Amino acid sequence: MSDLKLKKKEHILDIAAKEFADKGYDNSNINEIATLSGIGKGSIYLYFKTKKDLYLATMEKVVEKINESSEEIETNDGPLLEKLKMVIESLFKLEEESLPYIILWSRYQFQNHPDFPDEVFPIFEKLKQPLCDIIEEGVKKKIFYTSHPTESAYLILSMVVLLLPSIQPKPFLGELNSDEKIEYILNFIKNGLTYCKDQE
Amino acid sequence: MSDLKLKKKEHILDIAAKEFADKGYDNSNINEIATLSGIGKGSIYLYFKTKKDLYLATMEKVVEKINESSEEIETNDGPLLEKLKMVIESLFKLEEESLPYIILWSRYQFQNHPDFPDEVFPIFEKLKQPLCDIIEEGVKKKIFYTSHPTESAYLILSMVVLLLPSIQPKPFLGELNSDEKIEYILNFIKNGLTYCKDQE
Amino acid sequence: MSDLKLKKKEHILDIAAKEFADKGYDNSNINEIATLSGIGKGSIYLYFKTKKDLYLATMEKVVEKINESSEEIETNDGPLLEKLKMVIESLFKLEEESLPYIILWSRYQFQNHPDFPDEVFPIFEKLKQPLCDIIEEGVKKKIFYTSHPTESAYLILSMVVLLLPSIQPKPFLGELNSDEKIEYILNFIKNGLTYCKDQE
Amino acid sequence: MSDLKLKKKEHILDIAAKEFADKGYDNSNINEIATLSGIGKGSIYLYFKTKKDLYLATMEKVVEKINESSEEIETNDGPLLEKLKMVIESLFKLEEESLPYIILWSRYQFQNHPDFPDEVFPIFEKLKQPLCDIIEEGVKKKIFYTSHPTESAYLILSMVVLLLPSIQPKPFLGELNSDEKIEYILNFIKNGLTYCKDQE
DNA sequence: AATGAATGAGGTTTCATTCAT
DNA sequence: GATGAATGAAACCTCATTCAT
Repeated sequence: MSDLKLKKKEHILDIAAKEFADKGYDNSNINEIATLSGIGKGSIYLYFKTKKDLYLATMEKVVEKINESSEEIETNDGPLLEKLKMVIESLFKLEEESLPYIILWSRYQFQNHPDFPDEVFPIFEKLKQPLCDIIEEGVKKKIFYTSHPTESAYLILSMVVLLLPSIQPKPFLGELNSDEKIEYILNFIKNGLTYCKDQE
Repeated sequence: MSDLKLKKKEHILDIAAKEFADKGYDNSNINEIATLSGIGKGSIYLYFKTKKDLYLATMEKVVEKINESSEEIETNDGPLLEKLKMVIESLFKLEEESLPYIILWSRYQFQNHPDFPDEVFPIFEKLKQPLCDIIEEGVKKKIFYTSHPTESAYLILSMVVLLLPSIQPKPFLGELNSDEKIEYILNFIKNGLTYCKDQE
Repeated sequence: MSDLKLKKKEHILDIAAKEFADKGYDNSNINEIATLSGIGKGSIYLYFKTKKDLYLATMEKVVEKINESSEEIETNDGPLLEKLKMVIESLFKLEEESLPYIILWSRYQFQNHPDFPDEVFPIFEKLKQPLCDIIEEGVKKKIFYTSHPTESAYLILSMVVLLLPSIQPKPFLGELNSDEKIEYILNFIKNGLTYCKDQE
Repeated sequence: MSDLKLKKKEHILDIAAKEFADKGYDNSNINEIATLSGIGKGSIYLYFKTKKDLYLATMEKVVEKINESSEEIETNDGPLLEKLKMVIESLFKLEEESLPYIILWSRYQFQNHPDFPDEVFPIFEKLKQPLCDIIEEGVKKKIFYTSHPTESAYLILSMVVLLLPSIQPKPFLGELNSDEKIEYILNFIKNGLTYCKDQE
């Protein structure tokens, strides 16, 4: 595929991601995606065989984007809490740049019945989970304490996602800025995971 | 509306809730809901003006169910950690009895763009959040420590929901039984919220 | 299925048969078939799952119609040439009553690549071929002579079909009326099949 | 048009004929014809104004091919039955060399509603019918007897076409080789057309 | 000259909703 | 009251044709 074609494909993907993130798969409309992409209805099909294919391609890109943003963390060798902070920050940063993709991801994470699970699950198996590694390492090094590191990592991830500004449409959450949120999450985690005896 | 009619309406709602929970709004089919309800397709419209109306009615029932299950907790006067445990247990219990409703609720909680937000948000404003009260009380009594009680309550709620057996289709979580999960969540919360000084 | 529904289904089939016979499968239009049937586009799908299904149903009816028309012949016990005449006459008669069906049949017979061969071949296996029986009997009784009775039957059938008034749109054929044609075919067959030694 | 261009045009025609013969007009695809022809999709339109034009051009070539193959017969002066045999043989031979064209021709002959009849009928008016001449001559010379020479010629032609190996997809016909078929047809014709009095 | 990316008309099919029975 | 046959808007997708390069 030529460079130009690849660029257009990416452009369509970005538009489609936004549509899917906004309205979900069923309520998104190929015709509208085409129009918003600045191309004709039929042209979508030059790049993606079906609407479902287009959707799955956006899902691939979700994984790609998130994996990219965790790359830096893996190679870093600082203290664990620092790495933890980087994970959270990278997600907040990613949100600013690639909102639709992170929305799609959160939908996948927290929607018990994703569209096309048979095709989507394998895609998400390639998703890197740096949090797991960090927490497992922390447990080994006796910096963290948790009887179920994987579950803890999943919960922490959820927390972060739930506090991403765009993911909380509920009137229910207070107005903290990003830094305050990151601080808050880190504190919650630190307490939740670190050794701590005296209670109530 | 006669008693019989009310009963039928509730029956339809239960069937519809299951369909909506299984397949989502768009992929649910009025005809199928009618058939499963044991009535004719046209008869649905004697009880609900449109499919959307039916959907909103199930959402109302979601709130109703969850509020019912928290009623007991509010009137209880035991220690706060006990009440916390009750909240979690009541959700696990509700899941067993009213799975579709709790699935619908979790979808609403974690899907940033619910179907018909304009109508759905007001419905969920009536949702009681006993967790908030408990945590706020705990903070006042200096049993819990958190700078943002509302956020904390929301996060804890999320944790619980995310660990409900039917809500986690991901292969990613370990195999804990309900009691172990409740225990685990409580520990995480206790650590995350209670006074705790020495770290790393 | 209720009686009324069956009647409507037959009505749609008749309209569809005419369309398919006139334009072929691809150029026929569900919307138009519906309109001509006096019903809405979507209503076709109450009776037939897909356009292909509708087509196959017309093919079934083709076989049905032709088999009906040969029933009388099978039970008849007259002389073989009389039976031969009946076969031909029944086809000419069928043409008057059920033109589209006989056109569809001729399309199938002489179109080497029918639409949906995998489904259509089995349907036509149920087609009765009284000609074969008649000719085979004639060969046994030494009334007819042919080294290949099946091929001969097929050829005779083809002749008949090709001389059906509606099957010859070619300007190329002379203008004979039906009786003359039947007479002519019979003569051709008699000569072609019966014992005859002296030639050229 | 340059020589090279003419050659390419013929090449495209051959490919198109194969496609049209295999799949019919509607199911053939300009893009595929182009690819198989080794040229770009758009280039087809340098040679043929529309898909319909391409189709009509293949039909012209059908007539051309068949006329070519009958040329030899016309100029030959042997006995009539010899000429008759040549007609049949030439068709069997043509089939081996130009299968798609002969398939297209048989479709035209036996499909009462060809695509684009208004344009196709005039094309086929140029088709030479040596059989007609032969039979008319035979009738005059009292070698053949038939009250309707044109019809007879048409029927004989049909027989031949129906027995062409590639034209009979029906499981219904026995397995004769080409020579046996030719022999069989000739016998049928001889009997069907020659003087013969005593019957049944 | 040759290409193939782009287009959009047109076709099939689904399904919420209506309404005559 | 209860029904389900009927409807038609709306969505996906194909493919002949155009046209800028």
